[in-house]
Amino acid sequence: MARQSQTDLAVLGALSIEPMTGYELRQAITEVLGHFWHESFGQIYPCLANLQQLGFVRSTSADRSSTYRITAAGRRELARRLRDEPERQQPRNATLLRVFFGASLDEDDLVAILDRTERQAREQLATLAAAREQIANGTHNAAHGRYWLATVSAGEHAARAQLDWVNETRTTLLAPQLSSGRDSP
Amino acid sequence: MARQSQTDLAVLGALSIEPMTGYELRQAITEVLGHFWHESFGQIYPCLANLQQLGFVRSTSADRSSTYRITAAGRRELARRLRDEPERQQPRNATLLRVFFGASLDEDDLVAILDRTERQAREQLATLAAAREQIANGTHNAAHGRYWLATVSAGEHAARAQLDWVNETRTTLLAPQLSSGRDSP
DNA sequence: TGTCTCATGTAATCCGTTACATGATTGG
DNA sequence: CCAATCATGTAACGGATTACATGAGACA
Repeated sequence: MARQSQTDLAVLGALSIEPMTGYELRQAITEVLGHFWHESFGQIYPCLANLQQLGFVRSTSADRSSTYRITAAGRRELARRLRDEPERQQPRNATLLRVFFGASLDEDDLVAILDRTERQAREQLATLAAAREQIANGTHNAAHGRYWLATVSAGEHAARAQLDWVNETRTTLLAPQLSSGRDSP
Repeated sequence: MARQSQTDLAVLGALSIEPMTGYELRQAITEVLGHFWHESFGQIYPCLANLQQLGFVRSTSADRSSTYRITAAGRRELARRLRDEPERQQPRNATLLRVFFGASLDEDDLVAILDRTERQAREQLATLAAAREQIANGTHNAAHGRYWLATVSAGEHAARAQLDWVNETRTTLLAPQLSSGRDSP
């Protein structure tokens, strides 16, 4: 049973908000959905061609660029696809894989892994704070802002959970560090 | 630049704890790493053949099954691979994708998405509680248990963050439900 | 003039799952 | 005897990334 791609869903959804070219579509997905979704050109262009053939989008060409807009059938399809339950993707957390085999690591390396995780979570929180602000000042907000903010909030909850975990894990896994001599009286 | 597969890492790591057949390897990864990792047979057998050719594992055959054990070179390779930073995988959260386009959904469908998320998080917490107990009673614990528990804890933090998010999102996104008549005095 | 961004697309390749094929052993 | 589990592997397929090819316009 072929696992259906969710690319169509992302593309139809984006076009349901605003008509775009393939290039702008990629940009929009990267910038706006970036904290929880990703598409590459190699997916987007074939997907657009396919959706057009199915009658879910229509394109109008202006000087060497094609703008795609969603059709009525496309909106119906979008609603249908949004409703059905995605099969859950197999988890693959490379960081936890490393922690799991921590007995084969020096403590330095474990420290590096935890520091890295903390840094990434903090960066994520900064990105999401910026996203919040953009949504507050943006244009599509009447209808969409509340939903977009909900996704931002999900990211924030996850990032804070990571920070909590890092702090907890530093105390449970790292032996209390002896001071290196310099800073104790 | 080919993104290197982390399958080798998972396989070498598992074999560093205990020699196993390919079949047992799959089982161990599913049962023990299941909450943050996954491998299928289609990956494991070719991977084992490859690791053997590189001299990182050795196999001994007994009646129609081959037991693989890690070599000294394999342990060095494992330590090396554990150290280098994994490039972070592109996020793809199908649930958030649906929430993001929530304006195209009926409230019922949104409720279903949130309920589903809550249920999955609770199931995850139950699974992890069982894992905790298994680790407490297991055999490999002197050296490994603390690390394994750290990965379990990461899962718990993440699952609780999801529950928090669901609760928050129910109040921010769902209009206050009028009582259906039955339960108000 | 050269570099950056806009813009479109294809081909090669990799990663991973699923399905298929095979067969022994165990337990009801 | 039949079903389930143990056990090994391969082939087909699908999904996604990366690299490649191309070219116009902006701007420094």
